[in-house]
Amino acid sequence: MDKKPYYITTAITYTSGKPHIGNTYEIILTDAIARFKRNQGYDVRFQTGTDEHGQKIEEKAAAAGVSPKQFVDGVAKQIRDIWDLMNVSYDKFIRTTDEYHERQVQKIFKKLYEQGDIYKGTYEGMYCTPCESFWTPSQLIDGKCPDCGREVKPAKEEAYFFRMSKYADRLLQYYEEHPEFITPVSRKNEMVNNFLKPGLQDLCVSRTSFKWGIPVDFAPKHVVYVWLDALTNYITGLGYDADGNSDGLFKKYWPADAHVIGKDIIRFHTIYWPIFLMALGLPLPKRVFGHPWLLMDGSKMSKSRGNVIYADELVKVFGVDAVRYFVLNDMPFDNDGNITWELINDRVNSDLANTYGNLVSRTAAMSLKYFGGKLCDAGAYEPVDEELKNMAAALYAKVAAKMEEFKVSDALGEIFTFLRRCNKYIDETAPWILAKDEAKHGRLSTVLYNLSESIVIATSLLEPFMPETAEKVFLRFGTKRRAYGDLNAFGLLPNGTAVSPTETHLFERKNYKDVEAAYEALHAEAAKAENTQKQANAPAKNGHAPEYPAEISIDDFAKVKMQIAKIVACEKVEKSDKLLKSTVKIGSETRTVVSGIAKFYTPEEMVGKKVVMITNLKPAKLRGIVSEGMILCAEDAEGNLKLLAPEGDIEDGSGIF
RNA sequence: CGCGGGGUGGAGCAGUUCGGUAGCUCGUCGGGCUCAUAACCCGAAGGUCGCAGGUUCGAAUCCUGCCCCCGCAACCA
Repeated sequence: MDKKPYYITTAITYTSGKPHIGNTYEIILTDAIARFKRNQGYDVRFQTGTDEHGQKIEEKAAAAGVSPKQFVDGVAKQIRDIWDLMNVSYDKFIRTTDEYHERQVQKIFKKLYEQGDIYKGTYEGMYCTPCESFWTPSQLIDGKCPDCGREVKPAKEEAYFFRMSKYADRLLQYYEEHPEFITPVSRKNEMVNNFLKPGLQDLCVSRTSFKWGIPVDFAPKHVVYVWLDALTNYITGLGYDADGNSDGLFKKYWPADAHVIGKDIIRFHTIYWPIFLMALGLPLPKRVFGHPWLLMDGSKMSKSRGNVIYADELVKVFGVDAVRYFVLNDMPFDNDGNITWELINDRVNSDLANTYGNLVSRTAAMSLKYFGGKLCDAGAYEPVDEELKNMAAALYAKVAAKMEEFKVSDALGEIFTFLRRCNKYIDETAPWILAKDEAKHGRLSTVLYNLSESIVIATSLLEPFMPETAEKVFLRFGTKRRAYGDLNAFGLLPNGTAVSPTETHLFERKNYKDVEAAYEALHAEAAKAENTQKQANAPAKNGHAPEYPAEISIDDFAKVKMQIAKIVACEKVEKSDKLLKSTVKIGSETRTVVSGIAKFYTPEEMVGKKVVMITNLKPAKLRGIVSEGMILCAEDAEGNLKLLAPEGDIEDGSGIF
């Protein structure tokens, strides 16, 4: 009998830096689903990889003083190492810098161009020759370049566009015919109302402003838009060929059964990607699941906030399966989840150590103590067994139903409800009392058999979530994972199966104080490593501390013109939460300055203050207002700002040296 | 009025589609048990479901207005 194919992917990870636990969640989630499907008998192909092109990477590489390729090679390895550490069972790891992928993207681009879906258009605007920049009419200041103030002239640059609008109706129809396409459904309306209903704009699918991308082969000045490049990984990874010579893999696995992605990129996967596929004449993926985010103590993880948690740090403290379990269990289906070291510790202690680990421990210990580890269903049944057996036999169906909807956390909940029932069964049957009465040994044996069988069933279902732990349990109970087709039967563990002794616990209970100490040590270590590394590569980047050249000459300093300015009027900039617009007097001159200090000063406080200002800074437009200078502030580590002011009273317009 | 998500016992969440005794896990307190990882089992306390109106026999759930938090966007010269 042929196995049914099942193709599942994660989004490919952008190689701009080391992924944190929030990024890692996606791959663990997808891995759990993929493993579950394999256990259900599907012929699963699980693809993940890295998205390695784009301007941001070009810039990061330049800042690090390496070539873009060297840069992405490093990060891609780092990402893959973390995936491997988390025990991810991907079948294919694709990189958008893979030669096959790049060639196919070029072919696809050409094909779409030749059939008229992509057309050459022009990007029109006002061009400032010295600055080499395009500006829209609304960006201009008095009709001149906002950067340098010089004359601009109308100019146009060629660019390639994709005719999105052509496919909008077909896409809407697909949504209607496939209500499960966008999961959770709550996100569908957002797409329809925000993008499809107002009318799709043609998408600019080439760039000339940077080089690090896949060149358009018939127009080498252009680089393929990163999303067109990235999205196609799902088919190039299967050996899709735009000329029709696709690999057997492609024929077998496309269309994908599921794309698991972050909720922020749903738009690309449910609008652009299906439309690209329609243009290529290919079937659309069956489901796009936009998962929520993992928040660090209620707020988004970010380096500058310093609240980032990495998977490898967590693994050092809790172990791989505990981390997998936590993220899978504590992530709601369509709301953001919360992670803190303390939450993980509580979860691991109560669910994994107490409920599951301890159940395994006490069951194995009694089997060894009373029967030398030999399991045997002696047939001494009592009514109390029924509930346990029925629950065990019904468990698979419940879990499978939840998994079908990707409600992984609910699936785990079902299993743990059953494990708690098992602990209760021990209290109900009180094996230690049965052990005292020679006549009750048949019953005792049956009770321990029932418990062991229950553990094997539950563990078989836990295997996709915690593969290493499951393996340990099977080993201890002298068996292997139960085939999912057999999970609705109770009592398949053969009599005579031997439980083996062990010194170690499945999961150790931990004191939060120890956890705290452990991660503080990790952070200290990481900070140290980062510092020494920074000193090693001279032009250090990264980090949020401002970067300064090692030293400058007095001439450099002389280029900066600073003066005392008096604030004569100040108001909040509309529709902005950070900006204040001040009118300042510098001697006889009056200027307008926009500053990002609204969080720290009210307009009333500002008026009358004398401050330090850079007066020869190139004007810039902020929120539509021209700012002619910069008011200096001091900033502490938390980002709080204080204005710089002269120590005593001094005439505005005074120079600063 | 830029877009979106959220506010439910001490903590983390479910319940809101299609109104009908407010639920789960953890924590706390009391009890039980001793096979087991200070574990496990039983019980209890603790919530006017952000606020104010409205619809209804009845609202966490529907309607209106408001407050607060968080993302995104914008933006930090």
